[in-house]
Amino acid sequence: MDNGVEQHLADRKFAARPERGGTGTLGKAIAVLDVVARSERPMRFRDLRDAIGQPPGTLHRQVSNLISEGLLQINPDQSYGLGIRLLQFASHAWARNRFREIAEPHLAALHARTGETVHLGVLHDLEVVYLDKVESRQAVRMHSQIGNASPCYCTGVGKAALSALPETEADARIGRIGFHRHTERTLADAAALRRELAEIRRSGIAFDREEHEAGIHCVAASIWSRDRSFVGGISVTAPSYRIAAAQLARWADDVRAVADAINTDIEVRLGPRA
Amino acid sequence: MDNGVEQHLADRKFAARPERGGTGTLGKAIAVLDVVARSERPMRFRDLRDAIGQPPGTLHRQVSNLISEGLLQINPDQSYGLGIRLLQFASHAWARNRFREIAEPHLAALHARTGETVHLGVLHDLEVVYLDKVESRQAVRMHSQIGNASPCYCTGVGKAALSALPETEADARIGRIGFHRHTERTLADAAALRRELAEIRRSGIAFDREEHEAGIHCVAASIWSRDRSFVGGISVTAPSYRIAAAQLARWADDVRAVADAINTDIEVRLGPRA
DNA sequence: GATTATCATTCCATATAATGGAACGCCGTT
DNA sequence: AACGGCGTTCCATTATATGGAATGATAATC
Repeated sequence: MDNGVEQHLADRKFAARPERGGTGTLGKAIAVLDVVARSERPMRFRDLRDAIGQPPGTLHRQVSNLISEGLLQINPDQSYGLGIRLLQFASHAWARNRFREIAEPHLAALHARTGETVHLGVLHDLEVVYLDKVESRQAVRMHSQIGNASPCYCTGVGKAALSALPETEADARIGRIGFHRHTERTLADAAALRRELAEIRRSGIAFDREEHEAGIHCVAASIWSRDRSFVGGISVTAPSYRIAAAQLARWADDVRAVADAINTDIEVRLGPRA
Repeated sequence: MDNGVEQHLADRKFAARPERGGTGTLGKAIAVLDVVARSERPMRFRDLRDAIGQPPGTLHRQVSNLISEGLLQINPDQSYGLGIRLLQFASHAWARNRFREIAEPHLAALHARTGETVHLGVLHDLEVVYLDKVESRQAVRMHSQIGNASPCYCTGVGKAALSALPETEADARIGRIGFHRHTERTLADAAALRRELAEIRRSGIAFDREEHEAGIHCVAASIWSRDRSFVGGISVTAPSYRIAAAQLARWADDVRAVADAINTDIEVRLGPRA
């Protein structure tokens, strides 16, 4: 791999993305969806108005357009929900995602070797979105996980993904994180996260030591596309009462090896030759 | 139920929706997503340009905006795919869909009674989008079905849903269908479909007699919200080599009873009192 | 390996669509 | 019956999207 070229491509990509969030007509519309998606309680018109701060006439038209496109729906009780058209789009987004397709057999192999839950996640701005999951005992239904987003700073996949970014880009994103202490072990400030990332870059392995959810820990490694427009990770997750930290450490080499295999596959199947 | 009020509400809702498809800035952006979602082969910039017919400068900006919102992504091989932000949205859309929540236990009950695959689908313009599924042997992964869209005129759920629309609205939609003969038993013209719908309205039961896929048939019944802003259906699906048509007919009463129970639940839990 | 041709991207004056204040109508409340 | 909060519609103003043309990059051809 030519590191010079790789770095150059990465720079150009990132420069082309002015990191603006929510400008333009489309951005404002998506901001409405985002408010609905992130709200815990049902949102009525007035709630949206308060959250977004648009005048009623403007908001009404935006909502109206979203509804007529099927991206938003209004429930009989006057509260808003995300539209089923999004399900339709997501079905395609998932089924035809190249990285997921490529990773799929590798995830199965990793699960076969460890017997524990295996995740594939991708970094999206400051969050990790889970793209796939392999778990024998599907106690919880798949949908409850795939598509879910978690903070990047307290998940194994998130930290692994950050470590695959050029350092300047990682630093820029870290500067925008609003840290929140999810458990007592959460890395809750930028300095601690930067130290951890340095260690992850060195070892190629990221651990989540109950930093997101108490009682759950994992071991992860990063995957990426050559130009870093895609960075993500894979992980083996387990409850700490059943799997000791030492066992996770023993799986580290397997996780890293599988991540390397995925990276090679990405290079071969999505490279310039394809 | 007061049919006068119900009809009045329905009329007002439908009148407010001018049935325009793809106008406005948002509509044009979503049209791009739709092209990517519906295309069989990978789409590069030129392919999009051909499919959409916008000048290159305009399309470039639209695509660019979609990418910066995470709704679209460009693969390393220059082809476009739907963005993972859509997965994130869909995860919420699914988890918090009121109709799915309400239907869930009823679907489980129907599956327990029949032992066959049970679907919940909702009518979205001319297509049925599957919202949920219960199947014991999950040979095919869930994601391969949920969010998938099928034509309304050749599926049990689709025909059931159409039968729950006010007749004028159903007729309007039928007029816009582009019929395609999927199997030799597909109802491939408006007249045949209208006849079938009359029968479904009378009996409350819709059959798909291998009209969509050869070897697969199902029995369905419709569910709806009071104002008809939501119409959908539930179905029991089975391969015809294993389950005879006569057996499906015997399940018809169960399907209709469960659909009625869901409708009652919708009325109670989403009614004016909530 | 140089030259072309094709495709993608940027730019800017114009056309179009979004904006938001104000006025209206609907419902539930007092 | 009158009030008051909400959601909806309207329209002149403003901001944004548009698309033709020029530029830059990439692949194809000789």
